[in-house]
Amino acid sequence: MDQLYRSRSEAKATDLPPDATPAVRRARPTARAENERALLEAAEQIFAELGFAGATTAAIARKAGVPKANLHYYFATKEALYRAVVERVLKAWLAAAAPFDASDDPSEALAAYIGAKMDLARAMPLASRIWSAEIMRGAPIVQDFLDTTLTDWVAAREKAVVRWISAGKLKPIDARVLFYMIWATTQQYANAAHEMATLNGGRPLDDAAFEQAKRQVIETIVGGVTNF
Amino acid sequence: MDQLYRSRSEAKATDLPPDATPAVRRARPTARAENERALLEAAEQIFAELGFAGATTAAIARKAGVPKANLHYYFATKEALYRAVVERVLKAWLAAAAPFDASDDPSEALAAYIGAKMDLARAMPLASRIWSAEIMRGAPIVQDFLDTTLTDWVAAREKAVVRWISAGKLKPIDARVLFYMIWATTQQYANAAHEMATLNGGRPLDDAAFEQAKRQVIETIVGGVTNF
DNA sequence: ACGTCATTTGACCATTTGGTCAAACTTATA
DNA sequence: TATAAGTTTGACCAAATGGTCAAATGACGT
Repeated sequence: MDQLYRSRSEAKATDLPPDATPAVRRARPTARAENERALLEAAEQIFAELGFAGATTAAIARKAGVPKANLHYYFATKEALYRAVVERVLKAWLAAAAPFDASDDPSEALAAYIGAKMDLARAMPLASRIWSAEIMRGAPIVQDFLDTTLTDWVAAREKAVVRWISAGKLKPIDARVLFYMIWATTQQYANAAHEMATLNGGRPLDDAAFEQAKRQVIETIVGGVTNF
Repeated sequence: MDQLYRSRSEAKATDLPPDATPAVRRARPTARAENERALLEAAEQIFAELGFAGATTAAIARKAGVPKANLHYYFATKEALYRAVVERVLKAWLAAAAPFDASDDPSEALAAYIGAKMDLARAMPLASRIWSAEIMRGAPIVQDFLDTTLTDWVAAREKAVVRWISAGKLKPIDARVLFYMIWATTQQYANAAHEMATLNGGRPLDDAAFEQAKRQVIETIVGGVTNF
């Protein structure tokens, strides 16, 4: 799972040591691990809030509690740091995609998938927002992922959809239209959380409201493609 | 229609002359009108591509074909220019919301509304993307619109939805969940156009594919909330 | 022709930003 | 304890950026 895709630009220089660490040089793993964690966490917040261009390495370093020069010790460039953040999101995205294959019944599979994506948006709103922003910008960093892993993922699931339709278990629908609807609808609960809060009297959706939304989204989409 | 909302921060200084122009000072309206148009168009492109922070006034001026100092003659600050762009989007958004009231039949109303929003995303992808980005950032510029016009719009339509549900014309669903689904799904065709193109063999959706998507989105959502 | 007002533009500036560097410091091992 | 490797950090820098300004130019009514 550590070779999701290979970025088109420079082979990432921020990788951990090439392979299994020689067991000898494992000296003081604390500093590196902890600093990278803090920096990635801070970066996620700042990037989500201000976007790639709006984020400054100084702000990220400050939020992480380290001097800016230290940030550049661990991540050579702002783009490398951004790339690292996006790669974490990528893993979460793929993990949340797995439930699609949980069942061969379309209602179950779709419900599981939509539910997982809703939960992802709820649990990792910052990461989700960064992902959307990246896609919206034309995927400057994850283009290669779109070309390979995502294309394959969609192609494979498209077959399942076609099979379901042939078997009369699903209304005829273009698989991609269905996926786009699912992606958009679930992402919305991360992307538009602020708008939702405003329309909710200024308060963010509480767990009950979110769970109800999840149910209704599932019912509507699943019902929309299965009720004959 | 020229008083959509009033921004919270500084009363916009980029307004056209306060009222009906005194008819005398209407001298040479050409330069101002044409320059503002070119600047707004260029700004829309750059803002959509790079976001607010990533956009530079130099790049916008260059694309508009005027010196940077001239840009600042017409729009005092980058934010004022951005605000002007966002206000244009706002009008388009509201115009596309009108079809919701075209019918008192939920299937018809929703189909008209979704269709209009899909068309908007297709016809003005840049503007649509800017709108999404603005919402995603927490609506720094249009917060006041969310608080007033949008809140009212939703409240009013929420009543229609409740009425439809009471009349047994609609499955029970939270009106806002429905709106969020519609907004997200339709926006997707502007926001994720690049992703869609990638999954479409690198070619953007052609008109036929888009029209099919529109039909299927309408069928799925409308079917999802009306089929019993 | 003249005065007035809108417009244009090159030159300029203070600030911010991503990134560098070298010196200091820490830790673990030989 | 000497040495090497990893880590920390303040100082620094070149480039980019939003914005300013004053002088020049153009247009128009009188």
